[in-house]
Amino acid sequence: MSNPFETHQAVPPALRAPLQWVKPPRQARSQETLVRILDAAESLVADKGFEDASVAEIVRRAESSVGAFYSRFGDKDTLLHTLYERYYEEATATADAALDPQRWEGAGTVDILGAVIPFLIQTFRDRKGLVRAFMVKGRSDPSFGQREQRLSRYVAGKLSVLLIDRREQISHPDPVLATEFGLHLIFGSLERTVLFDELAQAFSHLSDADLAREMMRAFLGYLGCPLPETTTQE
Amino acid sequence: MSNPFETHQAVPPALRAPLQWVKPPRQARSQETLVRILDAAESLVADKGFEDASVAEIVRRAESSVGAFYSRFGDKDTLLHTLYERYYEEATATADAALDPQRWEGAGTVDILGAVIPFLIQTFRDRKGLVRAFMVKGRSDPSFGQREQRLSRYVAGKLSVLLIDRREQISHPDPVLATEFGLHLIFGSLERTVLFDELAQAFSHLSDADLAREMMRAFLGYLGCPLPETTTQE
DNA sequence: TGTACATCAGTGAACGCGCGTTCACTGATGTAC
DNA sequence: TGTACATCAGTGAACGCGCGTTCACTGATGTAC
Repeated sequence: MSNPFETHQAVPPALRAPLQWVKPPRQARSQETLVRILDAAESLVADKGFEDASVAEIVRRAESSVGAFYSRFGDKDTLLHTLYERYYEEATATADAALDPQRWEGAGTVDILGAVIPFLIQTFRDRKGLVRAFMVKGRSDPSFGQREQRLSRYVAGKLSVLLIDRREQISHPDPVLATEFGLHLIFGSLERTVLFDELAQAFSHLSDADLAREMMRAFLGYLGCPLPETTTQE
Repeated sequence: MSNPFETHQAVPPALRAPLQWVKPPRQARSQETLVRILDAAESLVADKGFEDASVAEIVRRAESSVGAFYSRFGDKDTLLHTLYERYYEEATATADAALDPQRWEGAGTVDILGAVIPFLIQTFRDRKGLVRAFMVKGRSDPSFGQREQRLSRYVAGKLSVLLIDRREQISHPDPVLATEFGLHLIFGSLERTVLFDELAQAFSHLSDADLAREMMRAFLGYLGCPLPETTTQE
């Protein structure tokens, strides 16, 4: 235990592999700073949008400094990319678990949508500020926009698989197209309704449950599935 | 003709009313400057977005000057509001003509949508840059966002009237809600697809005609109208 | 018709604010002998 | 164990760029007498 080299030699090579754990104290401290900055940035960006969240204010909230910021991120845009990557990892992991085909064995289209659509609405609401910031940025900066589309495509892709497995319930002549386009309608609606409150006045009487019901009705109607009352198969 | 006062006195009061025509030369010249600035701004904003179109570049293209600009508009934001108002007037006039109930007497839901949806797609494509600029601004500036929603609400309102007149073709239990929410889906799709190319890769094989057909199928499917082949009533 | 004056429309250099970014410096932690 | 040195992590005042906005000024057009 006195000679670190001997200790290292005694450990099998495979267990030594992740080099970043060899010097934990330092790395951990700077890692913590990074996380603090990301957390502060995320809440500030969610509150005020990306443009209105200045670097100075972010590092103040993170109890860090501009210098520390720029030693981690080359520029301010990189911050938003990093926030997006972090969000993307969370979201895809959630989608992987929630949309695993095994999980839905024996379930019908209606069961799946009945669970997934309310969950999407809830998620968009919960992360509204952040997702809105990603979208605003994506719509003025094409390179960010492209990256940003990865997520909805990923989720839509996972969901497509489930629905295509049940294509015998779909009467639309092109089930693959119908599934993709139908999801595009749903995401468009989520963006307008939840993210940008564009129906706040017109649809103020609609609860999230009502919204989910209408989205589902639209989706099923377009696919040509029978509606809930006559479809649930359990 | 020599004494301007006598000339004025001879003209009946009603015809003298619009005071702005009493001094045409001057007014006309400054009006032309204003129009030149608006036109230059519109094309530049459509090309580069509002933020990236600097006042200096706009007045250069308009062969005017910053001073002239600020004698017309209090600040840069007022320019975008003015562009929006101009666009709004054009669009509502078009909608008034195109969606006049008399024009569609005897026509079915399918006829109306079959004409309106392709027209909306075409319009969004033609004015893509400008409309995109309005939306980007509206999504970071709430006060602009509110004004901006007026237009889609206006068009949706006009179209709703036509569809509600044909409610016997709608099997959705709440035809008013269905009409509004269905149009919301259509506009969401137009924004995503046409304005922001968010399906450029995924749906690149879809022509505008295909897009229109799927939008229509979704809309009719949701309302619970019979699909085209069996519905056209002429 | 001519002269003097007033107002309108427009000009563009200069200003200044906000905010991203840099950089000379400090303190803490690790390494060599 | 102690001393000297190297590197890592962080600090924050100062810089500078871009762009919206101002303002002292010019020229053109209209009005008075």
